[in-house]
Amino acid sequence: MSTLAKSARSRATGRTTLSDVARLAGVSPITVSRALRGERAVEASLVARVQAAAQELGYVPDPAARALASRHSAQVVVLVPMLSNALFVDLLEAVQRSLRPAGYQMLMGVTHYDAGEEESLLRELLLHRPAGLLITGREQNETSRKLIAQSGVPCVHLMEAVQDESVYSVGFSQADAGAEMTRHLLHRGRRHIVFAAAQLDPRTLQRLAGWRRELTRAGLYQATLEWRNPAPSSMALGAEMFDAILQAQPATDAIFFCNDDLAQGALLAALRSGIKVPQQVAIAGFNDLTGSDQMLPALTTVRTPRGEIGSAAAAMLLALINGDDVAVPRLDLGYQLIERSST
Amino acid sequence: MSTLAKSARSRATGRTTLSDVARLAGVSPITVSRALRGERAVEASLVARVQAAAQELGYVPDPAARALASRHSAQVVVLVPMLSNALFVDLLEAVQRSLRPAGYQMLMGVTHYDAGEEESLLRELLLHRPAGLLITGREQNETSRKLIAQSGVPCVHLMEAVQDESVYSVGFSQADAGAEMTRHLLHRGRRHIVFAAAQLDPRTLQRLAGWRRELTRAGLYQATLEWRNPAPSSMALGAEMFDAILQAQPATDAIFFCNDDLAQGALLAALRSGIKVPQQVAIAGFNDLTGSDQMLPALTTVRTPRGEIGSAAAAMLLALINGDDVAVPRLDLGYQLIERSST
DNA sequence: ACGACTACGGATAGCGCTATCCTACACCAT
DNA sequence: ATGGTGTAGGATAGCGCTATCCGTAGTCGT
Repeated sequence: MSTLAKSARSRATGRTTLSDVARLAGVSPITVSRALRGERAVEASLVARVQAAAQELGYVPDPAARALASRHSAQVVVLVPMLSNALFVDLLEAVQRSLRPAGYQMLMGVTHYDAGEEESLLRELLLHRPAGLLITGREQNETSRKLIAQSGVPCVHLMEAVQDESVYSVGFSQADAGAEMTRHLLHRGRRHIVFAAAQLDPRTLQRLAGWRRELTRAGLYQATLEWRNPAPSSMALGAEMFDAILQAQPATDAIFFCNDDLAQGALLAALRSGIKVPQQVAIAGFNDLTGSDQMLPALTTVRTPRGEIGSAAAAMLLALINGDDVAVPRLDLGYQLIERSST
Repeated sequence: MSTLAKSARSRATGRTTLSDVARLAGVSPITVSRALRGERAVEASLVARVQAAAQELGYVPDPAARALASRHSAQVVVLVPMLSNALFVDLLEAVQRSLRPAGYQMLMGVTHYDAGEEESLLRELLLHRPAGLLITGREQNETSRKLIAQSGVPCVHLMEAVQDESVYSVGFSQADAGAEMTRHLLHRGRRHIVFAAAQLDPRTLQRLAGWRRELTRAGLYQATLEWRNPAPSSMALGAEMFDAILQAQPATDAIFFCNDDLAQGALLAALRSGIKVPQQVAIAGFNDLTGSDQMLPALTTVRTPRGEIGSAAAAMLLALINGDDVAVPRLDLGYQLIERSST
């Protein structure tokens, strides 16, 4: 096919191609490609001419062709456990906000806290030859880990400070945060501190471990203080657990809920049944979700820097993609105890 | 390059290609392509042989190559205004759940209620040659509309029953829903009914229009009853607006908030200042978000079928993509008044 | 002065698929 | 027989880019 015919074709499909730009700029297509990507050295005057031509024609590269030729797309796979938890939505928002200006799209996958589903999502999404992987939590099975390793795609884990030094991660110590809240409750003179958990994902269990560590140290730990419920956390469940706990163990003087939505539900349940918080029982939550400061009484909680974690993880991933050195594979962004009136 | 060398190549890159399958099945690559896609007629015995070969080699087609050759990817662009509103997250979840089993990925874009940002997202995401478009709301400018039309990509609008018959939509009448809640408040004997709105997106304004229609009909409308705040809605803002409204207009006996998070914040503000709900002032919300049934008193609201809307819109889009006839371009899924104790 | 090296533009050959055209053959009606 | 029609497999030619190799000039060290 002649060059002229080719040009007609690309005009017909409504898409401007590299060759169109090349023709207008009077250079070869490969030079346009290099000039536009900043790849290799191209003489400054040529770069300017190419850019002008691209501008004039409104040229935008085709992602599919790019992905096929270069074996890498401009998409980043982001895996989260669940969308009904505001925590992960905040994370997504932050990630999205960092990735887009850098020219990357987000390919979202929801694992529903299920290792099998995570594996099938990975299998499916890795086909898109993503530039990078952002994964919340590490509940994967061995196969998932292998899939990631074999793919060679850079990967950053979120929300945990992963011990393994060969893994990039941005987060904080869930266990330390759980311990700190527990110390706070002990400081307030509480002696019968229940830990109420739902969902039971690894991060929740780490918080629980932190709580147990502190209670054990204080000589106050008993197995009966652990209330675990595998159901997804929600305000309704929090209310239910609150009632159940107080009925079963009336001596309880503090409940540390593994998530704010549970704690918010508990505060409302307390209001309904006229139980004084914090006088009779202190209530604490985790994550400082929207509305926790509005509750009556306002909820004591741990603020987790999820926005910052999302941004930092995206930045770290972009660095890995660009082949830049990432000095610290594990970034600990800490957390903050927010003391409000519920304790 | 010889066929043999080619095979070695594809084995080297770790990716099984069509040709590998074709070789094993003893047919040409194009036959494999057709057999696997169910495109055109391929003899049953060949299909079986091809499928067996594909299975054995673990062949999965490359989306980038497919998109490049066929000019259509298996991605669906989904545009939502904002992630901090649980409404849209529920929508995303439902859409995702319908799209994935059909083999489509979601490409999410967040417009932040901004027509300009919507336009730039469309421009960017349409480059991926999506199979379809799902768009929440219709705040786009003329350019966006043209981009969609010119792209030729099937498009379904969500959350509104769009009047325009040339546009596919799944939703309900926001105005009718606003009117129904207003009638409910009138029935309850309320005479000074404030409408408190935030964000002021088109759907909020339609609810407001419904409220105004009913109040006007009842001869109770006054401009001072409209409280508009362009800030994003949140529990904190709801509390703030509640206090401001009651201070400015102490005779207010009902407030219809345009969203549940505002109403939840108002209920908590009422608790804090000891204002009796619904005795002194009734409070109503919209959307029936999580926790509204947990509030004290439980919140009267309008349940919007966002899950169903997401699923139905995805189904409609898939039909459009497949070229099936879509009998009704506008699907009205209705809404449900949920009467609880706050009114 | 000479090879070695770097800088930079271009030609070539795919990336892994599918659209399109072509051909072979069976089957039917006239 | 003749031709028309339908069915099904294959060859060919890209989709719109980039990786890779090549070649020409200019630059540098010894």
